[in-house]
Amino acid sequence: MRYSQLFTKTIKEAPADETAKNAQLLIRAGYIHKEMAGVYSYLPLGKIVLDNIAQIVREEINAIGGSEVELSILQPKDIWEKTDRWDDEKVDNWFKSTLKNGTEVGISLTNEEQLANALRSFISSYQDLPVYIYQIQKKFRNELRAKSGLMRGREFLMKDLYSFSRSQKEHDEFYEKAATAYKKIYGRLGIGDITYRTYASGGIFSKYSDEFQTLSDVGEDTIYIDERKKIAVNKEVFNDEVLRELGLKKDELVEKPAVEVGNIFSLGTKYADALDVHYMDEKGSRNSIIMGSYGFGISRMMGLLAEHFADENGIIWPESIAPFKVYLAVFGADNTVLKQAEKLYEDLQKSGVEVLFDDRDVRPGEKFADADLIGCPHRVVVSEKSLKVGGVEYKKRDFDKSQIMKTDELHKQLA
RNA sequence: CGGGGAUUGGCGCAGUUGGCUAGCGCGCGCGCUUUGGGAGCGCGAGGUCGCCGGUUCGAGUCCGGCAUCCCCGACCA
Repeated sequence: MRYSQLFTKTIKEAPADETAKNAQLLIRAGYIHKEMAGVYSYLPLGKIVLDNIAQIVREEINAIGGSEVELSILQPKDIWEKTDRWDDEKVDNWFKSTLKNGTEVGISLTNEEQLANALRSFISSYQDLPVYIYQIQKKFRNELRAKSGLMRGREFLMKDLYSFSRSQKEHDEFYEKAATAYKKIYGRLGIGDITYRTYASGGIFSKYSDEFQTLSDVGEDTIYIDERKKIAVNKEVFNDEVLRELGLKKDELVEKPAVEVGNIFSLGTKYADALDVHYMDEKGSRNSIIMGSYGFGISRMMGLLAEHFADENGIIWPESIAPFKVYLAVFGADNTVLKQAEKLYEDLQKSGVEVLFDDRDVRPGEKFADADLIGCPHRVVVSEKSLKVGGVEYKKRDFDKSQIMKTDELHKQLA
């Protein structure tokens, strides 16, 4: 993409109404636009990053048998009444609206009811199960207090997966598979080393749920980590009895702030039973369906990554999710130089390298500053100076020094 | 929802005990000079000072109410 075609513009000073680093960086670099507290629009660069994160999640969930769907955002009230989650006393962060004819509808904040209910049309036999259904879609939650930029919004992008199993054993096996898939995702996003599977409060059907917590100073959660075992316990369930049960020793644990970047739950038969969805087994008797839900905040992850992968000059995206692999700048308005840059831009694209080509007629300093702020992992400069010494100038975003390369060498470097 | 802070051109800010035509920096447009880490000079465009009401000869400034934003706390099935 050509920089000159970008809809956005970088700004030097962070807006005064944001104090969260992730929001400041993403707004300054032109990734997002704030609409109101806790609600952001994604601009061209931001949309690409969001899609890149979603794609990694999609690939790993598909790999464990997930089927992607897109559920409606408007939801009927009656299914929520069946599970007793419609009342504002029970769930206080609903957005609700009313149709012209007076019918109340809910605006999607999660989808257990909806999906379990839809299952009735398609699941009747043990031969139809298990199924693993997920979507990557906006969620709306009427948070009392949105905060920390993308970390806690009222509208956010989430991957939500729901498993429907025939037995506890079948459920448990998938649950572990999902946990493994999550680990792979964090690895691909570059935060595998600071993300911990964490015991958290479970609910009715299991003592614990599993959260994935990434260490971060902006985290809302406090976790206790056992570095040797690579697991952690959320403060909300932290006590002597729990530690004994989990075989953890208090003096081996380290307390750290963390961000919840995933949460997997066993839901037992509560939802399917409440919505009266069952399956027939081999012997012809009706059985309950066991559910699990597996959340992953895509937009929150974008905020976390921007916050984590950054220095004083801007963002440093991991290659796996960067909007473009390369920031290519051309200096000066000399025709020969411009032609060389254009050619390099085309050649790189032909070989499948995503390039943001800064074709603006602005001074070098501004291009350097924008390159750092936007944070593509590789920077290439074509200039009279570089051509004179035989090539182009290459620098990794997180390196101090650049080097001169011939273009074929550069192609190899970026391959 | 409790507490604290804020709201003045697109962005960041100043504006004294109420007083002339509301300023500055960035950004934007034009011109000239520049051209390797957000250039310099000049000219210029752009603001019903968050909204409603009140006090006053006169309100960005004082008073009341409301809205919005940020932070702390509570909340986060």
